[in-house]
Amino acid sequence: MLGRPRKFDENGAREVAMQLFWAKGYEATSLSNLLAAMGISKSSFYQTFESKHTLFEQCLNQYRDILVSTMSEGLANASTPMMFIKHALVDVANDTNDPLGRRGCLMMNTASEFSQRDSNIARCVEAGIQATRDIFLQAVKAAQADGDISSNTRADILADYLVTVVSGLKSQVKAGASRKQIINTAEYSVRTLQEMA
Amino acid sequence: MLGRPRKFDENGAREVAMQLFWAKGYEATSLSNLLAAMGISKSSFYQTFESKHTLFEQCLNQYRDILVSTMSEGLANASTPMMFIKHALVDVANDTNDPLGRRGCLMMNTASEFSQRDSNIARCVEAGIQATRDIFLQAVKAAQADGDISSNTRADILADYLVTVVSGLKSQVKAGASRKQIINTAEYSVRTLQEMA
DNA sequence: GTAATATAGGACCAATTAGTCCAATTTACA
DNA sequence: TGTAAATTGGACTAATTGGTCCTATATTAC
Repeated sequence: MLGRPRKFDENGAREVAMQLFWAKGYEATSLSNLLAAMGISKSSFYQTFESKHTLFEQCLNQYRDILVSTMSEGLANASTPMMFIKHALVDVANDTNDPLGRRGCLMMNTASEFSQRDSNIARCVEAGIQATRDIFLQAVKAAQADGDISSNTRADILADYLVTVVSGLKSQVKAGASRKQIINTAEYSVRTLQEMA
Repeated sequence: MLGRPRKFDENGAREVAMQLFWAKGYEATSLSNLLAAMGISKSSFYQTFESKHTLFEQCLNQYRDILVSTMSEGLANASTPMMFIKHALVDVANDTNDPLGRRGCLMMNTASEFSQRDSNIARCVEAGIQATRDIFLQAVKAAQADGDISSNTRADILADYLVTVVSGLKSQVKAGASRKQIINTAEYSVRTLQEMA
């Protein structure tokens, strides 16, 4: 190992950047915002992260990895797969009280902001959604095996349905819905899964 | 009437601007983009519309008005309220083939882009969502009266559910979902309304 | 000590942004 | 014909953007 070692924590700095991008979006997060929040100089920034765009892609990947592992653990640790699904929907209501603001989901925000203009980003977003869909798919299949969800509807359709409802709920949070509205909608969606023949 | 009359059609120009904002978002739509698309000079622009931000608010209101009246007519002309609801969801699948791109919904896009930073815009978005929610509410109540939807769940909860599903579907379109996925999810959502006890 | 690297800071750049202002011209109506 | 208003086009601002480059300094391993 030659030369002076890096003083700041690269992953920590990336995490800070991710939080910023998440809260404000890509364009609205300026380089100066990033430098201030990350606490490094412009020189260090470009030496370490190459460009704003590159850093953003890394943040997006990191967000996806955290999301996927959080969901996987949630499923693994849940009392039942059905309870995991229920929490995945109902817990969105907590986003209404997030002290960091109503940030939605970084992947969906990104899809909205510029997945149409950047095919790299688009692929990244699609991969992320696919990953969460797969976890829901596992959960649905397990819940069907448990008899908590009817097997009359194909599991993959229900997985897409769950992805859609969650992203709808997150959208509604950003748009100003109340905590109670989110809970009601989430609980109703869960009931549909449980009670559909 | 004094002086030279306006040559371009103000409403037409606003409509063009709205389409641009819808496709690209507020920040990503530059003044030069607007001038080129609207076919007027910078001078005329500022004389007529005051500022980019003012124009955007007008576009947002116009979008809401069109959306609301389109939905109202759709409900009025539908064979049954239930069929209106079904179309409102399933027809989102057509957005996957929109030659103008996967634009989502201008109001939800705006909520995502900067309703958190601009309280004026936030109010505008909330009013728009409220208006569409009200139409769904009417439709649900009517469908409940028809017996197409069970009355065991409060109509306002179902209305919020529909708003959530539609915005989720629009999000998924922007994120790259296939036409078939959207149709499946939409049809499943409709089935839940029909078959829930 | 020296090589190698990281650091901060600042100068600098080219491009773009929204917006203002002015001058010249055009079009209407009275 | 004169007046009021709309038109274009261009000059111009002040600010910001992401990004490059250079210098000086600090920190490590060998």
